[in-house]
Amino acid sequence: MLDPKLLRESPDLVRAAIAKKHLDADLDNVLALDTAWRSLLTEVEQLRAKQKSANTAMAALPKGSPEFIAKVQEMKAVASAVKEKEVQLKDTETRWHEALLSLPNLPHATVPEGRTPEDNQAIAEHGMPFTGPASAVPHWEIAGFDRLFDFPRGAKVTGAGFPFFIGDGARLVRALLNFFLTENAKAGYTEVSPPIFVNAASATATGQLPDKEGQMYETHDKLYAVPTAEVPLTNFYRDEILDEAALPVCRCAYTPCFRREAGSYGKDVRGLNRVHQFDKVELLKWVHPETSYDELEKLRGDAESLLQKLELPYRVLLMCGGDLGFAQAKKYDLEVWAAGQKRWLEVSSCSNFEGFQARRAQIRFRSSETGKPEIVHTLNGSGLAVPRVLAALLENNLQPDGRVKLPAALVSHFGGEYLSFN
RNA sequence: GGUGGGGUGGCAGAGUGGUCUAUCGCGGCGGUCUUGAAAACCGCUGAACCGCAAGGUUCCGGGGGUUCGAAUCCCUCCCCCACCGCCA
Repeated sequence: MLDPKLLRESPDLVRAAIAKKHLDADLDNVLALDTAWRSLLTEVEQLRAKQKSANTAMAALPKGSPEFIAKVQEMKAVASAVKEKEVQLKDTETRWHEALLSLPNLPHATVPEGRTPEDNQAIAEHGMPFTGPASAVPHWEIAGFDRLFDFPRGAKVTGAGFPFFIGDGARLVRALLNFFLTENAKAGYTEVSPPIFVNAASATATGQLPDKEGQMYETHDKLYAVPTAEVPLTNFYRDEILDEAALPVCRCAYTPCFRREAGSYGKDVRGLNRVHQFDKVELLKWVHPETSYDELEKLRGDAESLLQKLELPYRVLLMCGGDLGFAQAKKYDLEVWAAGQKRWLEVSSCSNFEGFQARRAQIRFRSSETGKPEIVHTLNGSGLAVPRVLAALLENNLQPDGRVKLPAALVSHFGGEYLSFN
């Protein structure tokens, strides 16, 4: 959510910023509702003040006296006026709030102009050009792939996009998660194991609701299976005021992630590229607003170091305004090179949300300067998503003997140097 | 799932229809005293919104209702605790 005061005082600035994201936003509607709300609020408050002073006077009068009875009669009109205005106020407030929730976050000044993914800026590359095995094939074409990654049986048991991981496949998933969590702990992130279902209030705070409920799995009890650990992690401090001295708070969490991915199709969804349930470790920070862009660079560095230790070639994209997403102010994507598919796969997305989520979630800190609560900034990034990292490892490291040689960093976690499809 | 007890400011805990502007205490901050500290004493100490300001209004788990007036009465939902049932 945007700061209503910013919107009220600098609507043109907000309008220009939203235009950079190439999103539609009915600012005039929000502003009109804001004005109407404030005027109704004043009316209601004046009527209430009248009630309160009458109340004080009546408390001093004898209960059945003529003066008392006259006062009751007089105040009946005020009471009904209050009731009527309060309904209007509440209604206007609800519509104003909904309209505010529909406004996207504003992009940071350093976000490049652009409309489509082609306009994103590749700002760094590592390990390229990659000279992998000449025989590299897409991972789903590797001999024996189905023995370790069983999609048909997953489809039978649950549905398309819910694969089984078997033997070395399952072991490698566990090794990767263990590697990610261990490295992130070394980098200063406290490990958390959160609930993997969240309520509507939590999904609203991080921006999944309203409007994006179709992308999540919803239970009979109106709980949502988490699309990312970002949701339960961020909501940990919902409606709380933190100690300024405690900032930044850095945490990481492994969860399975559930995405309905309605509308996806084509080559994107082959093999491990895009599934409905996948494992991911998420990095999350609550920071002082003054430091949030420095923290974004550190976050990106932490995610990058994981790829470097895995010896995977990758590039860093700075997302343009049009490809930024609803809630982000600035975002970097990390993409690994998959030598078999000869394409980039996104394995991490590192974003600064500034106060957008924190304002929805009412996560604040007490400023030592003013003594007043202020909104924190939140950042998060994957560190990392398992299936696509796995896909790249399979494609890039396949040996002539049909085994996959694992990077040194994984060997102790995996318990061996090679993954075998037999 | 069943029965019972609860949800009041950072904590604790009064208040059961009208100066509630929510008591008292603890904690915290400041001051007096002190070489310094402790103790004692004094003062201050929740959040949100509207307003240029003066000031005003709201918040006693959430929502709704009754009333001239609700922390207090009614309805409903949520959550917590205890015991029982079930159970990895």
